[in-house]
Amino acid sequence: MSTGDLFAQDAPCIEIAADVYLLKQFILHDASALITEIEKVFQQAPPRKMLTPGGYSMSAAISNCGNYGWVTDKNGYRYSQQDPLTGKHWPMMPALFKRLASQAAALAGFTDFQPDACLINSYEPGSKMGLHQDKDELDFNQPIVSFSLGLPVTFQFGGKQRNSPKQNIELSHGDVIVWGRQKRLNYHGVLTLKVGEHPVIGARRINLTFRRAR
DNA sequence: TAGTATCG
DNA sequence: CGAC
Ligand SMILES: [Fe+2]
Repeated sequence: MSTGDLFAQDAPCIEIAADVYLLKQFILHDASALITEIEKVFQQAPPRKMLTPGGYSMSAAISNCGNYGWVTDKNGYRYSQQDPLTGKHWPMMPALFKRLASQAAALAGFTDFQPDACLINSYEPGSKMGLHQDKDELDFNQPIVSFSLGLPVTFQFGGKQRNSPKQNIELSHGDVIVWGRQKRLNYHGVLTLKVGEHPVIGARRINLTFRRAR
């Protein structure tokens, strides 16, 4: 190996705001392995568009792995151990996911992060995710760790209220963003995914969100 | 309200 | 488009 090679453990962890950390290309070298694992999860728990409590369809297609999966339907948002489509448990969280998510959290100063939930959001051009808070978990001392794969997107990170000022952050294939502590409940979302073709995963973006649900 | 309609 |  040459010293010029960039490995995940060498990726810089930039604090883009208090308690918000960007690890540019942190998972770049693991992207192909991650995608292989994602496709295996999809075979057991195919991505599907879920309904919001208001009855509208989300534009991102959802799957999950781990002990708990985030779901939404007419009854609300919650974590469930079962896939509502099959009634079976969500697929196991791959060890690679846990290891990389915990490593990223540690670089952001969150020691011993052990995610029990991995939400997999699949976006196609035209898909978006409106501003929302991640607040269905029990322990808000635990951070949120988000992996980006595929097409780039503008991530918006706002404040405690929906109308608070927002920061725009471009997230690309291989990037990781981590937030917590005073920002744990801040609003965030992504703008509409633009048309494009990614050489590794085609015309889509896949986001992995790691959380400690319980 | 993890969406949508509407405005600029 | 993106803000509201
Ligand atoms: Fe979120």
